Amino acid sequence: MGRERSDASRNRAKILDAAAGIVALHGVQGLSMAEVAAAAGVGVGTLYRRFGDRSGLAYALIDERERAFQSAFIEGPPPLGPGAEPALRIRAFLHALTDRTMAQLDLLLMAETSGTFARFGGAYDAYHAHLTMLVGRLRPELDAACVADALLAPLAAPLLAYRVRECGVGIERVRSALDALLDGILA
Amino acid sequence: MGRERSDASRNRAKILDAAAGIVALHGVQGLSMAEVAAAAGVGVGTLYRRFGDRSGLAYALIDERERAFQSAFIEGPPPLGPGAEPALRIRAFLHALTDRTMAQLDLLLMAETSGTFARFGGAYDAYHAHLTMLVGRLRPELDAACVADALLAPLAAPLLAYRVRECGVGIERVRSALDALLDGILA
DNA sequence: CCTTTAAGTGGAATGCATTCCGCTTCAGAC
DNA sequence: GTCTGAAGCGGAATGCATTCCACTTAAAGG
Repeated sequence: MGRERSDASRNRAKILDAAAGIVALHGVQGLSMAEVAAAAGVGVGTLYRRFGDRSGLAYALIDERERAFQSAFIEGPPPLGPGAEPALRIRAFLHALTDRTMAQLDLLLMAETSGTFARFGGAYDAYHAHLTMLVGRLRPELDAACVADALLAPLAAPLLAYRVRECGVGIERVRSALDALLDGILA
Repeated sequence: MGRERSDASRNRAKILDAAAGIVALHGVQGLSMAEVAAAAGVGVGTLYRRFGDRSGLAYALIDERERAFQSAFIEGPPPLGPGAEPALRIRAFLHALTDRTMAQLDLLLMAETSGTFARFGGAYDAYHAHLTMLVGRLRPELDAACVADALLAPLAAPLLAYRVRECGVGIERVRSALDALLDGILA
């Protein structure tokens, strides 16, 4: 686990820049590995060495965009950050996560289209750990880790994309339903 | 929407048989479109005409296997079928769905590996409609459709696969967490 | 029986993610 | 400065899902 070589991190930056540019220009659909490699001026092999696969690249792009969100609930001001009651923080966190999921919907969909389960690395684990902590503090008798999964699951990108885009369900309805579940748990 | 031609339905059967045989022999990973076509003695084009894509084929295989389950909650004996209290039926349904999801986990994972949202056709809609009906009957003041989505989401194949296979979480813990959520809703 | 035609068919062609491997470059040791 | 080996690199090769389209065939009407 040594440090990353200088040319390697330079390439990582070039690739992420190129990918972000392509997404801005052609949307997520235009993001083919060959095209990103060409735009970044590297070989496709380099892309795979850095990011593992297409979905890894998508996650890297998402991560870049949501550093702010991640620190908001870890160390930001209440009600998202520390200082508020757990029940309040849970609700604020799930609402905020709903918004960022909708904001990154296309990238998230691309990321989840992958045979591997790598999708649950990185960001998901961070959200899960955070929610587990809050639930455990509020209701110590529950299996906080599993309850956290169950509360996070309704915000999965494919489900939201289907309901909101295909069925025309408003995101506020999704939020309300989650709130109804929370009312039962947080009581 | 006329009737299906006789050669077409014969081929559908040949393909499903061949696919089931390959799954039994080499597992879901060995299920490539070319291989299925060869084993069934048809061209790949036929496969696509019948099932749309790889994930459509997976759903067709799943459907074949769970006709029994589908009729059990629609017309079978209580507590799964009609006759029991909605609260009881909801719990029984979600428990049964948990079991069948675990039983079909590999096929479901294969089915959900697809860029399209076709995954939510067929079986998912049937489960969703059923649960929506039960929730609406029990708690008319709630947005039953959205609550149903939220209760179904924790049973998504990728999440269960990750927790159970990668993290070693027992399925009974998943069930208990869902029950905890239900306690809040069904009360 | 013919005719007609829409549905169905096979398999070559395409496009894209992913893998492979011989070559190059970095960076620490001497 | 140079040696060395591990890390990184490029891009051709591979494998597989999916598309395309010229060719068959079921089956309904006359």
